[in-house]
This record gives sequence, C-alpha cells and structure tokens, in this order.
Amino acid sequence: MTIEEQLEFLRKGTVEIIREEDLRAKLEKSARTGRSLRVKLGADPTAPDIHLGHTVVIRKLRAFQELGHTVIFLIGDFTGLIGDPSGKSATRPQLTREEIAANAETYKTQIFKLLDPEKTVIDFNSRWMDALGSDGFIRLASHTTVRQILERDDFQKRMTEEKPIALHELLYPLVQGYDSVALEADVELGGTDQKFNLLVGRNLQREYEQEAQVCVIMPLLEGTDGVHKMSKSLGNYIGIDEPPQEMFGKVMSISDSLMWRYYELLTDLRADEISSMQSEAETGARNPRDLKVELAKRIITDFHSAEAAEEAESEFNRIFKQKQTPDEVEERSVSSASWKLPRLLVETSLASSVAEARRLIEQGGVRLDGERVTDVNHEFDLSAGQAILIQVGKRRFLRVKGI
RNA sequence: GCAGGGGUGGUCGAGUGGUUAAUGGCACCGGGCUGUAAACCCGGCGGGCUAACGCCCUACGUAGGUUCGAAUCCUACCCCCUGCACCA
Repeated sequence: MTIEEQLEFLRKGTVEIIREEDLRAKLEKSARTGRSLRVKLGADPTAPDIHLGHTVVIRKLRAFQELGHTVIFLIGDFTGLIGDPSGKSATRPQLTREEIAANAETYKTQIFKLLDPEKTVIDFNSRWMDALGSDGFIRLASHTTVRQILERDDFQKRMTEEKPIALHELLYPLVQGYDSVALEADVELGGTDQKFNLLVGRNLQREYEQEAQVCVIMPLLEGTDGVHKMSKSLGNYIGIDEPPQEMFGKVMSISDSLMWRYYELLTDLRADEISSMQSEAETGARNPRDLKVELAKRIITDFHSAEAAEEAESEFNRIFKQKQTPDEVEERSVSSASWKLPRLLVETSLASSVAEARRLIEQGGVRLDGERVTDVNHEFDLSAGQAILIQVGKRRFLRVKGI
C-alpha cells in the first residue's frame, strides 16, 4: 500500500485526525526506517465488559495493526485504584489490585476477538504512575496551566452551570497525557469525548521534548435506541460476550436508519459498498430486513462464528416469522397443585407481581401451550410429571413441570 | 460556620393544603400491523385482595407536628450543590 492508500484506509469512519499531515509524516518515516508506529488506546479498568461501542475504536486499532504497527492497549489501573467520579454519571468505584487484574484478563479475552494477541502490547499505567511519586506528580502538573485544563468543554459547561468539578478531575487528563509520554506514543485513539485528553497528551509530549502524537478521533456509536451513545448504564448496548441469539435480536431491533451507521462503524465494508446497499434498500431492490439480517450475521461472525450466526438467524425466523417455539426452552419445576395463572407467572418470575401478571394476561400477552389465555382467573391443575409451555410476549418461553 | 439552591415513582421533570397512585417526556412492557424485536398505531406502566363493581395498603430525603384532609404548612435532623471566608 502506498502512503496515500494507507491514509485512506485509516481515515475511514474517523471524525477527525489531528493532524493528518503529522500522520502522513509518521507513516513515511516508519516506512523509511522500518520502525513501526506505537499506537495507544486507553481503557478504563472498571468496566471490562466490552460492547459494540468500544469496538469502533478497537477496530481502528486493528487497522493500524494490519499495517504492521505496534498496538498498545493501556489499562488505566492507576486511575482505577483511586476511583474517578468524573462527569455527571455514577461514581466509579475504587478497585482493588485483584479486581483490576481480573478485569484486565476479561479485557484481553474480549479484545483478542478483534486484535492479534501476538502483536498487541498490554500495559498498565500504574507501572509509571506509581514510580512517579507525589513530588513527580506535582512536577508533572506544573507543565499545564489551570486555564488550559479548564478549556475542556465539559469543564466549561460545568463552570457556567455551577456544577461541581472535583479537583482530581482536573488531574486526570494529565495522567492520561503522561501515559503518552511514558509510552512514547505516536498515535492515540479515542472517541470524540476523549478529544481534549488526547490533545493534552500531544502538548505534554512536546513539554517532554518528544514528537507529538497524532490523535485519531472516532465517533461514539449510538446505542440500540439510536439516540444516546451506547453504554451499559443506559441499557442500550450489545455486549460482545452476549449469546448469538441475543445479538441477533438486538441488531434486528435497531431502526432501519441506524443500521447504516452500524454498517459503517462495525464492519469492514468500504464506504462505497455500504452506500450502494443503501440505495438498493431505498429503491426497494432489497428489503431492509434482509440487510439487517446480514449485518447481524456479520457482527455475530466477528465475535462467535459463522455457524453461530446461521443458527441465530434460523432460530429468529422460527420464533418471529413462523411463530414457533424455540429449539431449546428453559424448564422450571414447580410443586404440583392447582394453579391460578397470575400466581404461576409470579412464581416462575415471568412477571414480577400479580398485578403485572394480570396486566399481561388482560393484554393478551400470555399463551399456554400455544393458546392465548385472556382470563385472569384461569386456573388449572398441574400434576406431577406434567408439563405446560408458557409464553409471555413474543419471545419469552418457559416450560413448567409439576413435581 | 454563614448565605442561597435542592432532595418526587426506572429516569428526566411538573405539582406548593383537597377526585393526587401523583401532569408530561423518555425508558420499559403487551397488542396490532409488517418479509424486522424497524417505522407506525393502540394500550399499559407501585403493590395486595376480589368473579366483577370495587376495596385496602404503601409512596414524594428521615422523624415528628398542625389540619377534617399534606408531596404541598410548621419543627428537628440527614444528605447533595453553589458561593463566601485568606490575599483586603
């Protein structure tokens, strides 16, 4: 690949590259000297469950890896040890060394679904932050002014809104920036929310007389709701460890318009391939549903296998297209007795309260052995060894056995 | 410590003595439609009891109080936020 082709390849999906000329220069230098670029991505050690949102930036990391560069996955364990209540969201808990180590392991198995373990360096910032000491830390802080830090959008906003800003929050960008110094990073990746922090790294490297890193900024992926960024706390995420079934369903539940975004950021298809699909959907040449199925299968193939993707699809069709019972239905045993339906739904956790169970029944959401039951007083006997199939809504099935 | 602001259901956010289990948005759940768990439309959304009309309980930071009646008024307490304090 020529340098221009490499740039084109790396540019796909990015929001911004600061600065592209610097990246070109680094790529040229790397080609000339044979020394690979050091590409850094920082990760928060508190949330080791990676979802598709995280993979946007990890995929970009892989792009660098494919070009032969050194990828460094940095786990911010120093940060994790302190606990960071940044932003408006919930306070991040303080973690113990053991917890962080466990989280790091989880991270590894997850990111290696996308990255080549042989060519990926895992590092921890406590390695140099611990060594820095408090005097070193204060000296580090002297390289930046309060005003520079307060430049950050988030801080500005909170100042004008008279919202609190904890002192240590001002220090975090510094730590992240210093990581780049310690690693002598050539490139740092991050989402748009990280832009400021990445720039701090650039500045600090100059302070420490290093060549400034290039910042590659990726968009934040919208969650399944299509509005907010994907996050676990909002419940609009698709985790990469989720079973194929779940993934398939969740992808199918995104809106047709969001699907293009996912194609762009979560597959290796080129932009022109995606836009031609899009026009096929618009002209009616292809059904959006089928394209969504393809997307779901591509994603499942990345994290499970092609076979798993096929299975997920046929299972989905069986339930929703043919309205049949899934292959495997969970089974629960309850004591043999005369049951009132609402009571049984609560007993089996299909409903959280009798009131809710009654609501579900009244709204026609409950089926017994395939027959819709709308009588809230429906009563039946369940003798030992006898089983009954309960369906709640379209996709919750449970076989209940009397013992 | 002082001054000011605030704590309401999963969430955001109304309500400042009386049909208020508490407007509305979001999320969520069910149904309909569809080649989709898309879009759209309809319904629901604290809990218990009843065949049903309905009845009862719990809930607006905590604990008391005033009142026929309080999320709304009073008292105390707890918690959160902003500012003040030094330089003067």
